[in-house]
Amino acid sequence: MGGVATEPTRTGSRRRRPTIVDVAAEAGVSKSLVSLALRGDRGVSEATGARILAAAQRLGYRSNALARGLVQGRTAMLGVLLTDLANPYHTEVVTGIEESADAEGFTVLLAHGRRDRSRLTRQLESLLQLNVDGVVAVSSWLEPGALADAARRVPVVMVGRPEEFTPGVDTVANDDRAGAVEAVRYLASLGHTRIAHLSGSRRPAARARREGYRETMGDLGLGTCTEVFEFDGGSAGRERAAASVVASETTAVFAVNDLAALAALDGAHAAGTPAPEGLSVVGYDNTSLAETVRPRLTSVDQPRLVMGSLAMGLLLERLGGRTEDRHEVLAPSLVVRDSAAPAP
Amino acid sequence: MGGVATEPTRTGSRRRRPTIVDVAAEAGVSKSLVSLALRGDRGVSEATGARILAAAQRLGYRSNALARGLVQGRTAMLGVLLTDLANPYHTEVVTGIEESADAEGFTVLLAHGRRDRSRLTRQLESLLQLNVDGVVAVSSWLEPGALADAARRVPVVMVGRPEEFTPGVDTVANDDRAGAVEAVRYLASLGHTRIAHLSGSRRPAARARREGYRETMGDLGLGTCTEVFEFDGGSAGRERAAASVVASETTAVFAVNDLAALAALDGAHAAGTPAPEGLSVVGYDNTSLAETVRPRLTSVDQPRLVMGSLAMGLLLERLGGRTEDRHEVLAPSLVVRDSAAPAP
DNA sequence: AAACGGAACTGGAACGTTCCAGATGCCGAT
DNA sequence: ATCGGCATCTGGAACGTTCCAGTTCCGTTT
Repeated sequence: MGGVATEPTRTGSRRRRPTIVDVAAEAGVSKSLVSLALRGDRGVSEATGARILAAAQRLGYRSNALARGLVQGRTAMLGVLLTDLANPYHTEVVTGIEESADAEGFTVLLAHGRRDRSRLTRQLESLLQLNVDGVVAVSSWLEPGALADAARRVPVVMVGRPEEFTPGVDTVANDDRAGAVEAVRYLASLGHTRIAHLSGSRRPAARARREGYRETMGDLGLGTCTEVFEFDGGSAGRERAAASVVASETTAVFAVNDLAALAALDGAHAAGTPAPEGLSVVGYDNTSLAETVRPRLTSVDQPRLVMGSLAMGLLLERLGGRTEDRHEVLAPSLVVRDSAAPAP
Repeated sequence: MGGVATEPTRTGSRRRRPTIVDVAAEAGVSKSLVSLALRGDRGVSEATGARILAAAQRLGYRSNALARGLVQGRTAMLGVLLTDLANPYHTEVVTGIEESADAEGFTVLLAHGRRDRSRLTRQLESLLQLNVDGVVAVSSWLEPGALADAARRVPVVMVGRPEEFTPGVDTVANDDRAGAVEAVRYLASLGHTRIAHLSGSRRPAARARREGYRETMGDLGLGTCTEVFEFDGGSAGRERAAASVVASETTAVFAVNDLAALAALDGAHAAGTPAPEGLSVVGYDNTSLAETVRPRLTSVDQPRLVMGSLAMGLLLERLGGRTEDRHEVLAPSLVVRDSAAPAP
């Protein structure tokens, strides 16, 4: 009956997308009723509902999320912003967020900053223009101004440890200091005293780990053995610093992350004193690297899936009306593998 | 002047989002002119343009992509569908797509299937409901029906080698057979004759690599040494198969991908005959694993960034009106590192 | 017979843009 | 004075939904 329905399907060229009005005409009812039927409202009689569904099927009708979002003022979409797709730590947090979002009926839109701060900001802007109902930033990198601005419009949760808190933005982070304490105490328990720290960047997370290291060395009466090897820049700086560690009289090293730990493993191997006997190494983040590398890396694990779903939970609370800021800190845990051995 | 502007900013609670009409009132012009001014139309006098921009700034105006998309019928958004965020091969292709999309002024929306075929289909559906202008599937996994349906509405490009081609869907893939040929010839050039193949899955890509292996062994007169070790399931199967390879009299192995190659490296190490002297290994995909692992893995590289931008190019051609299907195949190249040595 | 109530359905107004067909005002040419 | 043409600006109609306030119909109660 409907004009559109009988139009032949031309493969290769694209037809006009059928609307709710087309379906209404095809089923011989009003557009309002089609809307109700497709959303499963029970004010629609069974027979009519079936007829409408069949008509929609026949026309290949697909609802238009733009129109719906426009009229409803909400979109059931969540924006997730991440710095770097190549970082398994980030992607695993994202997976945690997605699982919870799915369960709550939200569609997740991922936006990727590709390690570029201004691009990250632009992506955030795109998400806001799309009227997402909330934003989770898996990145402590965002321009605080942009973040504060976003928080004025929709709930925003950051996963990570920012330079400083932005009013209106909840955060979820792991306790970097506690993780460092655990790593150092573990090495000490193996009999090591000359425990060095391999550290990069002055970002808050790295700073907290370094402080945890320093503090624990002091607490253990190893204050005089405290030795921090700093690096900056990319892999070159990391490798140079790792080489210095190996050349020193250190027997164990706590690295700021798994990549730095890997550099230490390689350095020790190259020097003919391979880990774990030649050098005990502990990393941080427990990325997939830790399982991959030989010897498998002992590393401090952040509960990423939990962090993701916690972020989602905070967001829902905000949508529910909470206005005071919350900053959740989760306890990390050491995953022991093969990269550390008792001191000689 | 405008009512909305003088309303106090209540931190913690969210204000109504200002619209183009609010800006128009604030600047004392019509909404049409605001629209023109914000889009940089030059039919707007400089003075008025500046006034409008200032008013928009003052109100914190942000355009509504839903409304724009609805009226324009196009959204300048591209949907990118990927199977698995944890797969560095996929994420690097995505990065290639994003770079080209950026350059063309498209916003990329990433949707993540999390290794679940039906979720992947739902994500595709969400993207279509959002009226994206095109879809790139970085996954050869999608239900062909859903894909064909999508292609009827918008241009669709798949990166990967599907079971079979879907009409209306362009594809970009690497030449798996050629990659296998190169890997085997390289091992043969090192003097190896007993070259085994470690293979998993019956997916098209794996099949093509296996065929390339078989064929080349024949061409080199090594047909009698042809030996394929199959595995299936997860890492357990892979490791068992790798152990068989190591236990055999093989001196070299071409693995179907880097993970399988890693299993071979580990197996050789465990057997006291570490690579490369104890066993020469070549992988496929040149993932970040290849650089990470010791010895660093020689592996066949797919030009991922190029594949991404090629996919974007095909999409633009479709948008430009092309209707016949295209299937691009790119040449892979061997990246030589340290995991293969001359035959004993 | 009238009144009521509920189930099933409808028409029009929103939502915030862009697009289109004008309207307005000004300047120089006739 | 009138006209044409240009630059600048405006009002209303779309876009495809949902929402709201009704309307219709029918069976049941008074």
